[in-house]
Amino acid sequence: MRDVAAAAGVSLKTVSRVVNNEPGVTGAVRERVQAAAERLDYRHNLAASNLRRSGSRTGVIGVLVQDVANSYSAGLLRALEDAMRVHDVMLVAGSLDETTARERAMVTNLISRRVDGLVIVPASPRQDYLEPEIRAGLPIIFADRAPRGIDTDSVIVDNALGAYQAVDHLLARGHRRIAVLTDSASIATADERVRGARAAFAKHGLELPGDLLVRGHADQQGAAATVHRLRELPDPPTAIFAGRNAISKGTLQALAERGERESVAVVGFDDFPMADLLQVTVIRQDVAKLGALVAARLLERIAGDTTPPIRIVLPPTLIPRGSGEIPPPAA
Amino acid sequence: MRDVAAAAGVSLKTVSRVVNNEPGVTGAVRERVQAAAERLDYRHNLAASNLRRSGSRTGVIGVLVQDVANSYSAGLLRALEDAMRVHDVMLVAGSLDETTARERAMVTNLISRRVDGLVIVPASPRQDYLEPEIRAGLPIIFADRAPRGIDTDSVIVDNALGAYQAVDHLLARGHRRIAVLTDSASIATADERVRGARAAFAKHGLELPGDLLVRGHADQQGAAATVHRLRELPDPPTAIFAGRNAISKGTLQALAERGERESVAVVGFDDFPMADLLQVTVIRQDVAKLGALVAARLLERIAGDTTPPIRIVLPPTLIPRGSGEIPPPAA
DNA sequence: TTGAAAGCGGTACCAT
DNA sequence: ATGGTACCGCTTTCAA
Repeated sequence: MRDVAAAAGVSLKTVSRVVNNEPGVTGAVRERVQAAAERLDYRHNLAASNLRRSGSRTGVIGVLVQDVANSYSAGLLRALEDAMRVHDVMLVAGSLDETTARERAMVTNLISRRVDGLVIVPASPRQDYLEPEIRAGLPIIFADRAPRGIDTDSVIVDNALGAYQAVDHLLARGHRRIAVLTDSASIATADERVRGARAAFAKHGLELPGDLLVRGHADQQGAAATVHRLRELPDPPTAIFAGRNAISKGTLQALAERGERESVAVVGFDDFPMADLLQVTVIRQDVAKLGALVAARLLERIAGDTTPPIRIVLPPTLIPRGSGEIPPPAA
Repeated sequence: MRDVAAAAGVSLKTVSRVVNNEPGVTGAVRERVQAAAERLDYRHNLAASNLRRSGSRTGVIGVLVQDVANSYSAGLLRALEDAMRVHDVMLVAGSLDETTARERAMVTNLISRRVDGLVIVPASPRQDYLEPEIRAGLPIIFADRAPRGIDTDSVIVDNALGAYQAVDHLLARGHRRIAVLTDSASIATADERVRGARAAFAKHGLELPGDLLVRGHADQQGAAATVHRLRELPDPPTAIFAGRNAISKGTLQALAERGERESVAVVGFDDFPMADLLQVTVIRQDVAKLGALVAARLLERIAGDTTPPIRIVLPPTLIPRGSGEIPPPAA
């Protein structure tokens, strides 16, 4: 910038004015500066610029999701991007893979980068470590999962309700041997889904069969293995509630391998690509809406809103597509 | 930082040493400084830090893809993230949606943020506007699509070969009325795929039926509409080569609606989630490998490598899953 | 309308 | 082992 000033024969400040499109510069001078900048391949340095600027914003927010390659996370990312773009805010994204350490590390990193805000789909059991940041006024919104140990804005999905809907849907069609497959019990969301499933059984005066509740599925392969095992039981499940994206896929894979796609009912939590073509009944969370709400709240916070934290809970929807409407085999 | 220094009763420089884990500080002093930093909720400012640092790196790279919500883009993003994480580099990601303007805007923005490097899946027809940056030594790697009007590192997929494989696969099974559906002709990749398709016909001494080559599909719905239209022709296609992810989906959707999933052959370019369960034959690009190669090259460049640009071309693979092996109806 | 000087949060260099 | 001071690239404040 100094070079540009010298080349244009003006002061530093004038160049700064031109670069930032500030008033107070004659047309002629402005053009001379722009020409010099062009000639010297000058590139404005935003970091330095923000350093001195008063209520400076970096124009970047941090977004920590489970896995950017997962369709749900990717959809959330995209919704956030679209909402933030109109405000000229970019996203730095990170995949947590359900690891607490990574969440902590990335949050620390993002904070040292002075992001304008944080969107977190938490992987850690508690987030009280964020207390100082909140107090310092850093806008943080939790998405998809509620924060623990701290009071912050959050936009989440009613997991228990979704699971309730799914299992109730199956019970209403006569199923009793319903398997419930979820991910690691350390993930709060999984617990809520189990709770919802139990509630559905309770409503019908029944209980979730203990041998059919299997937790701790890390990936598609694990879920597939479980389905194979359960279907070999003397009294196998006639329906399966898959508590997550990847688990649904593993379930379908296993059933396809066994040639049981048409005979075993399946309802999955989370919609996923091609689920419609595969005729899979799912509990859909409206990611676009979730993202939009998160972005809106974040923008308000960034704009200076200091009202008490808000919790928004979105109801999921059951989308019947066939797999969840398969009746139990005639007794 | 000044406050921390005051609180700990040491100089600024000493605090700096402690924060950066530099040697030359006694254990006692170090602890005193850390305690003060903790107490004051001190947060290191990376932007300011990098300002003075010599060969400073920001630890951020920009990644511009088509659409972060698209499984292919998301997979690339994830592969890059994994490779860069071990070097403590974060990703700021953006979706271009095939718009030239957005590409330019985001590149400009990222440069003013002084990213350490750029990974671009170009949406613009030419990228010579990047010439000054390249000259200035900014590492830029093109992924998936070759750069135009500029000589830079690139890791791309052999699109013509993939299309050739797909169409040859169908021709070998007796199909002659093969529809070729691609996206906008302004996208170089699409052209190459058409070229590959023509080459396959040529090999068999045939020509691609002009009425069955349909370009310009923007999304799944458009592709579905085209399939419906083509199948209503007096001499409809017996096989379809879908030139992209979304087009494959639209094709499957339309065929499913028509109850023709079992009778019309389909080969798609790009693998996609659940394609295996849907038994769709595809031309697979190894995104993980692509991402790993891109990351490796980028890291070399960031480390100071100034050798001439490298072009890597990955061969895609045909994955037969059923849909591409459907024979034409007996004449 | 334009410029000079101070300072943002930190690091480099050289003393002490 | 620690501190002083210049300085990174730019904006702010205030004077010209």
